[in-house]
Amino acid sequence: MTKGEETRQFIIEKAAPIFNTKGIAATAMSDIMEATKLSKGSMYVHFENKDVLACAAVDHNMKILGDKLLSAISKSKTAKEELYTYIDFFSNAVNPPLTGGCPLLNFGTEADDTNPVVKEKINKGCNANQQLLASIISKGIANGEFKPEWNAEEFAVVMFAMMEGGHLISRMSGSNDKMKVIIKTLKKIIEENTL
Amino acid sequence: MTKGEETRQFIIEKAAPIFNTKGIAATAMSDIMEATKLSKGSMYVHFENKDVLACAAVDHNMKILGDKLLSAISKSKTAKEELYTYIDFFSNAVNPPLTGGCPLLNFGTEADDTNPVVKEKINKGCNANQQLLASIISKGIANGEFKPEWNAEEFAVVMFAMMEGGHLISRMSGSNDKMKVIIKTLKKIIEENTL
DNA sequence: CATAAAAATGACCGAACGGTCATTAATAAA
DNA sequence: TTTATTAATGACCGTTCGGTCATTTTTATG
Repeated sequence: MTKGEETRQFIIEKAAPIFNTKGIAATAMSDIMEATKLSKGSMYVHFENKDVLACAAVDHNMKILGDKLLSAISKSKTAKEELYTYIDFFSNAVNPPLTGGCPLLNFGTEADDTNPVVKEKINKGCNANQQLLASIISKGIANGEFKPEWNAEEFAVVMFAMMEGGHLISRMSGSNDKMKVIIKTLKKIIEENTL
Repeated sequence: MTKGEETRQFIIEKAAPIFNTKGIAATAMSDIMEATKLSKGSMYVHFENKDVLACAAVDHNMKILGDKLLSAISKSKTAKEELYTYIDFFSNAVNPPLTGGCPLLNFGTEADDTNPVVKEKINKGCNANQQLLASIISKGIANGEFKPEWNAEEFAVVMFAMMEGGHLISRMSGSNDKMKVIIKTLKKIIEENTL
């Protein structure tokens, strides 16, 4: 990695949590300058404008979170364990695995009517999550862990929606109490579909 | 209502959908000036600063949506019908009942780490929705519509989370398809708890 | 109709914004 | 070690931001 590539990566890593916390519009280039202790000119050597940096930060946030999630899931042995790991991974919305909380929720709502590029990134992230869940369930059905009649795709949609909704509720209330209700409900459904 | 109160209300009504669509940080006072065809000085006669206007817009968005929702629900006869009406009311996230989509989702994620005043407003809005759902279920249990063992508070949390999560998914994808899955699942659960 | 109060105006302000660029410093290859 | 390339700097630019205020216009009351 050249010096330039290193600096570019360094800026992204410092910028990502700021964008995820304050939002794209509310984050100024001066915020990134302060966090990186780099000059303004240096920022524009590596990113042609704020939008490009914001997009890179969105990508980075999703990648970091995805990597952490997959790493946690990979330690699980059974499909049921994998679902439980997914749930537990996102169980603490007050102190979330990624600074600023869920980037799909944060960037998705901001980009919705204003930034089609970011919006599509988030859409892909949502789909990736649902596909991951659906594939785990399908695998569990195939190896005899889960009931064959369980609809993997439909439950994946429902589960993902419940986790995101629960995340919102918990962030607003500053408490994980209601997330616990959601987790309990999800685990009960998984249990009911376990053979 | 005096002329001043009328103008103040007029500004709020014009500003509310803009804030709900673009977000608070990304909405400039000049946007409101353009929408109202009023001068900048006039805005500051009625609102001491942008934050106060934004708060008023948040309140207005929640009130309008709440009023519409309660009006729809009031036309229902049974508790089950009321739950169905709630679901159907929010079923079209691509063309939502409020311009810009769900204000709880929009303002909640933006205010989370930046605006404690708005955050608390949204938290109250979330709780109000859950309490409405819980009270409908409790009423249905009391009048023999629903199974007595149905946990009203817990299902209210789950249902609200699913609707918000479904809203996010649908907005990102630009399609109501996955919201339909969520609605189907919710209605099935309601059916299972109907006597 | 006179007049005091309230509302509306738009020029103006300083600050902060995103972005540029000539210059300097550091890097890496010959 | 020389030298061409790349990275980093910070002063500077035009624009837009939220907000102010003296002035004018409109409203409402006696």
